[in-house]
Amino acid sequence: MPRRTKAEAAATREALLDAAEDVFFDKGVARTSLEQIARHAGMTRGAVYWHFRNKADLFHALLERVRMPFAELVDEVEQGSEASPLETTRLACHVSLKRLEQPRYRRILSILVHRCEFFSDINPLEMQDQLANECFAELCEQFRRAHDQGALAPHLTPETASRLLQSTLGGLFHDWLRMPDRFSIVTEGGHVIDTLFELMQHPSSEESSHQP
Amino acid sequence: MPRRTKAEAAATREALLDAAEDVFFDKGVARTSLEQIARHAGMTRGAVYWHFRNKADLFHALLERVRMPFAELVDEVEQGSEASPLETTRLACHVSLKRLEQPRYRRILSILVHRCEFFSDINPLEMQDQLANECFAELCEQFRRAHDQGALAPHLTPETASRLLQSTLGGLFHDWLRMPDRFSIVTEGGHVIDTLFELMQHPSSEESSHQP
DNA sequence: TAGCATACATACATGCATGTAACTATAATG
DNA sequence: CATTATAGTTACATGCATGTATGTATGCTA
Repeated sequence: MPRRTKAEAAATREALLDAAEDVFFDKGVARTSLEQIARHAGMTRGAVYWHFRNKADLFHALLERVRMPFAELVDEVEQGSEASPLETTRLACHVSLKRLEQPRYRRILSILVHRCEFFSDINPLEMQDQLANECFAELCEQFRRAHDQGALAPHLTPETASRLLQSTLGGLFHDWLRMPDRFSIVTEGGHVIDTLFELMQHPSSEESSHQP
Repeated sequence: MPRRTKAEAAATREALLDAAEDVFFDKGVARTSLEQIARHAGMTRGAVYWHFRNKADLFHALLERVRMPFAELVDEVEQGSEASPLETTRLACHVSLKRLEQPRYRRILSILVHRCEFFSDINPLEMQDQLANECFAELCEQFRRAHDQGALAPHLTPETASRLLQSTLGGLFHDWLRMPDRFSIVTEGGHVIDTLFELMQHPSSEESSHQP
């Protein structure tokens, strides 16, 4: 009984993406057939081939649902208050950690990082690289400002600080994503980040909001 | 003309593993057939099925060639000199970074992290997790000693220090492994690690071997 | 040196995933 | 209201990967 209304068609498209997210997540991208995705959405492969050209196209569409450039997080945080660049960056880190905890982000990033090898015209490494570079550029800018204000610890250049923070964030992210139930990335990861920021800031500007 | 000598058989086994490393590396595990591996080694699939039960078994054998527990690195470093726990750990980090640069390690770890989804009875995440846990336990022990000697910065617990260093190492590792030609993990990664150690150590024990 | 186990190659059967080509019914459009 | 584009389903052809079964020549052992 095909030819639904336009809204219904869009709904099945979303349903197919949801189904793909499910099946990709617990069987891996390579090991799941379009048939399985279709059946999981209560459709047939025909529906999949109607909305997407092939598996790669479907995969690409999946990722479009979770883009989160780091620069936007910073803007979002800056909107609220007029804090120092270091504090702003720290808060942006916390927001990004919080976002990771949402199932939607967690599952799709897990698919991107752990559950797909590069295949046909899709290269997950390039996508990860692109995200990482955007993040690094933004960090550099923030740390440069902090450095100009003399807020960084001695001997600490903005570039090194950026690399250090990005590495720590990335490592935290990977450790957590590998086994998300082992620890909370918001509380424990947040604590690690706070510690790093405390170490990175200039000793003079001690205003620690720590345990009593 | 089958039935080679025992040594020759062992050689073809190695050749098959080498071939698997090659093909896995540039086509991904899921997208390579046992046929391709066999042909790349100048054999047929019969040889593969003689030496290994299936692809998972072959994959598992591949990883056996690169095990490198972090604790062994520490022991190795401790062997030479009688440095402080902090300095010992720092050197162990450098050694591990240097090891990553070797093509054999780089390629196989790249296969483990980027070029295989979990499949059948092989779970790369568990393997990564196991490695990470071993590393974390060793870091904890070293930082506990450093803490007992008052060598850590104030407010820095051994557990947090361990998490921080492990995250940074892991992030560095992932960033580099994703695009190994973008930077040298030994020089630039080493610099990040050195910076972190400088920040983590107690301000009193300043003995920095830095640029003049 | 007869015979057996080894170290493969070859052949075969099966299944599954893909892509495309009809086929169909209905919503949108004029 | 007739037509057309849409939103699918079903059927079909193809190819490839796997696993196993069988063949086979050779090294080893008694």
